[in-house]
Amino acid sequence: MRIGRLAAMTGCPVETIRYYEKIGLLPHPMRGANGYREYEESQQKWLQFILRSRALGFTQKEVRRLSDIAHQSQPACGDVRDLLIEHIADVEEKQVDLQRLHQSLERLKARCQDGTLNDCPVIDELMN
Amino acid sequence: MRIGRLAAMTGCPVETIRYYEKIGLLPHPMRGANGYREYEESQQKWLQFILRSRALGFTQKEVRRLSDIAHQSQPACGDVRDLLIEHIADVEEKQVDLQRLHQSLERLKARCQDGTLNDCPVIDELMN
DNA sequence: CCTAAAGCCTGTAGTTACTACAGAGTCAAG
DNA sequence: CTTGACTCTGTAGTAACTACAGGCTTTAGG
Repeated sequence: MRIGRLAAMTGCPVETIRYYEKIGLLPHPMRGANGYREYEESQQKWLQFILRSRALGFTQKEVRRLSDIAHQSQPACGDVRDLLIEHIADVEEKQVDLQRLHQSLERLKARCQDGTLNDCPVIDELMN
Repeated sequence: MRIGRLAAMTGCPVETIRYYEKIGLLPHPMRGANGYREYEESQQKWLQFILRSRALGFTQKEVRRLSDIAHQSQPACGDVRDLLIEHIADVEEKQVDLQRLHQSLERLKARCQDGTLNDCPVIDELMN
């Protein structure tokens, strides 16, 4: 399977696949006589693993850790669980941040009334 | 006031102040005979405006727009309100995304039980 | 069989919003 | 008068890609 087909099957852009290879997230595939990358099914799974992990918000560093664990002969499930719990905590923190942000923005918007005031209270508040 | 003092007063790193100047978010300050930047109070307010807007999650582009509006002779409050509403929608979208993410992660974690399973269900799910 | 389009290659630069130097000049205190 | 803190410019690094440029190879149509 060549890179374009892999891209189509996974929904991952060609450039990103090459990028993952370059930074060592994805193993180097075989090369045909023409120099083209040739992928097997195992590498498609590997890529899918990366994509799903990324979709869950894991950073590249975390994906690397996850990937290392996943490709050991005896995957350490406890480690995965630790990473997962850590990551959930991160997400929860972000949720709290966004919550606070949302409140501030709403509070600010409320001061605007219908946007027809002469003096802009939003700018006022940001400035002073 | 020199850059270090401004940095201390606003809590913004020196490098970031210079950076904001370089990209045109902050106006060029006067320069002393030694070439050092000399800030006045109005520029401190300007910087604070930027910092507060950033803290509210506005991008540089949005801050630029906000800033343009804020420094007009007749600030267009309606425009600010529009930007605000747009931004609130963005934040809400992110909140929904995070919510979904959190659910997925929790669901995944639940499959782990106490992390003592032999076969890691998390890796399994990410891979297949 | 030939050609044109599509696909692939490498390598580099751009994106966002900063942060971190390197190397050099300047200023204040002891 | 020297040492340490401050400032200057300019460049490079960060995350996580995306977008070319310039040049091969393959494939489908006529």
